[in-house]
Amino acid sequence: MRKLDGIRRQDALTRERIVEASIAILDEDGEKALTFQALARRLRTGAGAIYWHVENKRDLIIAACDAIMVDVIGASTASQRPPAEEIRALSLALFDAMDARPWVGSALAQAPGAVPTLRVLDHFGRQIQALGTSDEEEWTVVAALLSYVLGVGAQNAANAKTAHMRQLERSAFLAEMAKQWAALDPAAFPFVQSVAAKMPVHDDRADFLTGIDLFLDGIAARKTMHV
Amino acid sequence: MRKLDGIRRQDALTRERIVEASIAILDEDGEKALTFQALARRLRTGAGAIYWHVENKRDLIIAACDAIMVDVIGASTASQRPPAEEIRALSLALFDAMDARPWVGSALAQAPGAVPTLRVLDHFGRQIQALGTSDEEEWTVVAALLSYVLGVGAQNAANAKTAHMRQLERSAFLAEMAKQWAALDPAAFPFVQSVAAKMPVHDDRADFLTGIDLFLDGIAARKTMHV
DNA sequence: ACCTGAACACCGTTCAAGT
DNA sequence: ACCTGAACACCGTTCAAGT
Repeated sequence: MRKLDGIRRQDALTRERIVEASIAILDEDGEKALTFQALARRLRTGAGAIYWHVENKRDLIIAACDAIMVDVIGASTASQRPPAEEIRALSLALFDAMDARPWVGSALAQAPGAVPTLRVLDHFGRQIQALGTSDEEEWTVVAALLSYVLGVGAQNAANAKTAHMRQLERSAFLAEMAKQWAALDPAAFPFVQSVAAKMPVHDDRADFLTGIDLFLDGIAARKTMHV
Repeated sequence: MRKLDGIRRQDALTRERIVEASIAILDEDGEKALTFQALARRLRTGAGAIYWHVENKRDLIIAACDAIMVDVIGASTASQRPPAEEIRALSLALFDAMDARPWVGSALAQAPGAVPTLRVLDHFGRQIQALGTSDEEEWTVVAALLSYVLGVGAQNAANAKTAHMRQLERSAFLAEMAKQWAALDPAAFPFVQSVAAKMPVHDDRADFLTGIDLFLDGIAARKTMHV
């Protein structure tokens, strides 16, 4: 047999293949299911082999998350829109991505300074700049927007996790939560009780977008105040 | 020796003592340090004993978090303030609590429907109602506000965790992050690069409050629009 | 250079056995 | 009723040994 330097066996382990398999596991069975054992099994290799291509589990999850962010932000950057509209569009795209894959929300929230989060930060930042925000407020406004988006994503992720743990569908989970809220002491939780009924029928996505609009309205209001 | 029915040994295990010890561990050595072994050692008991008083680790962390929330919200409720001011005051109190104890932020973010989160939700909700928000928007506005506050808390917690892992002080951590940001490809991350210099000197607390004000401005702007 | 898989140092949780 | 502590079923990570 002659030597085939530089030619790999067809199923050679690469960082991309590992990330791909990780995403598949995360999508199919959730965050808890991603273990080095499960990953090694799927890739038909030993658990230790993965460490040759990936630093550790944190690195792995960030890489998986980044692959998703590249897609989401890439798709959003393609079209030319006025900045406020682009902020809305990217926010919704992020919401949808985090809704479809709850693990993305918790990954983003757990690695604030990492590249996937920076992609989001940068894209929002450019739009806020285009909106004509003053230099001093720029950072603050972008940080607030990012916190809100990641906050919603983290909440969604935590909800999905709990629902998954109790093997409940989303609607059944919300219904159960509403029931618990309605059973609370009305003296201690008057507001929660009064909105418990609305809970199972509300539209997360619409609520999220209203939150974004609240921000944009706030920014606009500030500008007219300062002029 | 006569029987002492109903009289406990002085150091009897109780849920309160367990929660107290948990808070001490979390404050002193961070989230990772709270294990049932460490807790049992501190309480001079067996790890299994704790399960008589506490359902599981999630339950334990929520209980610890709730003890903090009762304090923070209790202190805030005491004083009578106009609603917008009260929202600012509670937000800042929450920020300070989550800043002093990063584990509170991650606990709140990880248990969305649990009692500690509901306390915050309810208090914000009452203020938003007092602000005269319409019934339809009420829930949406409160949910957005809560998401923002918890989002900031979760980010803070993640930052503290990373800093703690690398054994860095807050300022050293921010400086290192700024350096990493400055080293990014300017073509891919123009905004991040342009704000990298501001990063180490910015005031988290002030930024957070500006975010709250942005919300309040947005709510106010909405009201005048609808009238 | 890359892979194998056993070993290590942990976890949360359970449970038979004690008081 | 409450506590003990060993045992169980996992984790992420390391590393000597292979190719």
